[in-house]
Amino acid sequence: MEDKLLLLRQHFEEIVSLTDDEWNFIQSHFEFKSLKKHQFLIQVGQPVDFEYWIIKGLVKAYSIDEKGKEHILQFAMEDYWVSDHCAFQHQEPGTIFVDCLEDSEFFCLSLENREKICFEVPAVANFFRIKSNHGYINLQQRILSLLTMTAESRYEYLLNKLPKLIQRVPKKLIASYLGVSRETLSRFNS
Amino acid sequence: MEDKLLLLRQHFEEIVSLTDDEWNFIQSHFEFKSLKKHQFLIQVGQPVDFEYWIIKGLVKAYSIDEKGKEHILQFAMEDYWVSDHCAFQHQEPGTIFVDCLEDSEFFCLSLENREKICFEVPAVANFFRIKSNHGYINLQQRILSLLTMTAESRYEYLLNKLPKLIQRVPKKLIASYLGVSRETLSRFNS
DNA sequence: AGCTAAAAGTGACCTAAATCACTTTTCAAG
DNA sequence: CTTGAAAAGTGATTTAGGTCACTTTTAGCT
Repeated sequence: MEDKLLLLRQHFEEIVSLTDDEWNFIQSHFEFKSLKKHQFLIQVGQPVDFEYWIIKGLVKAYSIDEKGKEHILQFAMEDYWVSDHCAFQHQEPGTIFVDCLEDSEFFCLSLENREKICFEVPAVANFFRIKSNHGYINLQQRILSLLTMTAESRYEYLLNKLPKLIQRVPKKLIASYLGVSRETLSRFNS
Repeated sequence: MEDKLLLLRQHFEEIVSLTDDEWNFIQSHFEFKSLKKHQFLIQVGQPVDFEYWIIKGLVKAYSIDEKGKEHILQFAMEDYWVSDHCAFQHQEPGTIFVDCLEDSEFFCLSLENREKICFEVPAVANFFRIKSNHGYINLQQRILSLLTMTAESRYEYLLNKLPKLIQRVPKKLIASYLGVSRETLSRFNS
């Protein structure tokens, strides 16, 4: 477990510096969790008690529409944060599903603990501020890609941006992430 | 100007509490700017020196594709923040345009000043952290709406969510925001 | 190795929305 | 009040991508 916590510390210290005391205080606010492939981290209608930092593994966050079709909001792997941020923030029942595409391990942070360490250790507030800002920028780019690009060029773009991801994820899920049918995606590329 | 700064202080204090000393320090890091309708706040290729908090007015943030078509990333009005966050964060030339749909006034915050007040006054770090998190959640919902909803239901959704905005903005810009052609939008609703 | 199920590919057909061309309406500026 | 430009509406046509149905390939699992 020490080695895993060290990874998390390194993740924080890529953005902000921490003293050992600060780190000891911070790490005591995380819980460990481990799930097998196909198990759920978050489910629609269930409480969303945590934000999760992924130690290892791969998950998909998605919603299911009236027709039962799955729409992928996010893939998240090692070193990523994932949650149903909306439900988590407002402490409401989950609005999306998050499940494991591979066996995965997480450090879990509750809302109460997050606010506690943010107001106790300013560096943590700055860490999440900067992280959140990066996330915002990424989502803006995804929106622009949905507005401006054809399905095919969104696929090419993703192939360039996250080649590793594509190898770990079935193409039908990539299709769903891109907002395109599996059949159409299969006719691209070549 | 005092009254305008008071509005900004209220905007901060909706999220975090500030002492008068803290506020005086914070406010000294903002600049005032005023633009007429049709003037640019940010242009592609130009430096993006600031993030802007809108005192009054309305702007659109958009990119232009190879065919000269405009794609609207965001509308922003009173009490909103706007910038080319990506270019601003990395201090690179602008990647989008932002221009005024109405005469507008702004408080401008440079990257250097933002980081200064964030690391000097922890409440500010928490303010931006929480704001940024809200922004992230909004963008996630917009992505989900682009993935799961038809153009028509996105329009209805927007009509409900921001009825005020629709009255201030030509429908062809709403169409561009929704990722639909102006002609198609015109055939909805009725 | 053999078997099942999921994933991927492919053809035929369909449809939502884009595009193009033109008309009508609205609005701001002299 | 008039006028020119921008915005909005509308019909005809095209097209990107969806859907359906089926086959082939790949990957887990006893």
